[in-house]
Amino acid sequence: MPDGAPVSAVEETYTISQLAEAFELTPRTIRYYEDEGLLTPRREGQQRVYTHRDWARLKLIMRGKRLGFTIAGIKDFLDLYEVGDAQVPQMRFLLASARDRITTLEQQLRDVQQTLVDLKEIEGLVVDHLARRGALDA
Amino acid sequence: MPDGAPVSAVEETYTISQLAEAFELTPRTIRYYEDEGLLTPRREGQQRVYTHRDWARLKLIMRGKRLGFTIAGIKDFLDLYEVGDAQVPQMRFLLASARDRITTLEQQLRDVQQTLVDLKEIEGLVVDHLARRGALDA
DNA sequence: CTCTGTCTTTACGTTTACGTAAACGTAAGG
DNA sequence: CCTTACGTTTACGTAAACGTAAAGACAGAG
Repeated sequence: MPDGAPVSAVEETYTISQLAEAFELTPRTIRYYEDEGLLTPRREGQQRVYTHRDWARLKLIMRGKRLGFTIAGIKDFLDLYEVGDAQVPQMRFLLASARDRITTLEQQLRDVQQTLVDLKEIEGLVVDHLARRGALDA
Repeated sequence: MPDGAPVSAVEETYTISQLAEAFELTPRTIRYYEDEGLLTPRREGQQRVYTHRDWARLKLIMRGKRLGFTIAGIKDFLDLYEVGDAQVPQMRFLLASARDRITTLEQQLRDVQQTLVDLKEIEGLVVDHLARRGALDA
């Protein structure tokens, strides 16, 4: 179960169901991500062959999903990681996208922190309330 | 534009379109939230009358949406804020819900922070790249 | 060769979170 | 009284993100 870079010289590959199991997705979902342009596995015959690069992309996809991004939003986001071979106008665009995304993430950071404060206060209240009734066991 | 507690003794109220404009939603959306049990305005004739309590709930709803929660998830979340009049079994349940939510929020916090690190690094790379080409203006 | 397992494509179904249109009630203004 | 503005309900429409058959390709085991 590789989580980082590949170890051997022979490029390690995965089938669709291996990826599916590793990320707790269905093959259907992974094909859907391909339809939406998030993944572009090469083919061997008609079968899809995934590499560690797809593995890394899927990790980013899952993170994006946990953050509530849409699939289209995640696609734009993935493009930011592929900035190496871009021309200047494209780079300007990517820069603007990255900065927009940073702005919303900073808002989201504040939201998460405030919600955590709220919930922990509520947790304290409830624990306290249950304690006063001697009902804090189990 | 009240943002905190009401000032006068006479309970300040709002129409549906006032709320809609304040939160940049449509009346349709606000009625939908009512259908889903997130809001329960009182009626005057057949018209809905909203108070500062609904205002506060809407603020929580919007925050939940920015965090990518589903409407059902936000409903459960709102219930946590109404913990005052609960019985012991219900309290146990709410406590468990709160703790679950805290767990996922802490994951989300890590995700946001990591993504911000990534994006700021990308931003740096792009800025650098544009600078080397003397293409950093405008 | 047949069976089994895993892959493939095609395509219709489903849920969520609203949008949109139709048709009507009601109070205020001219 | 008529219009305008804002509210109401009912109900069908829609985009996103998959789920779920259906039907076939293909490799290896027996």
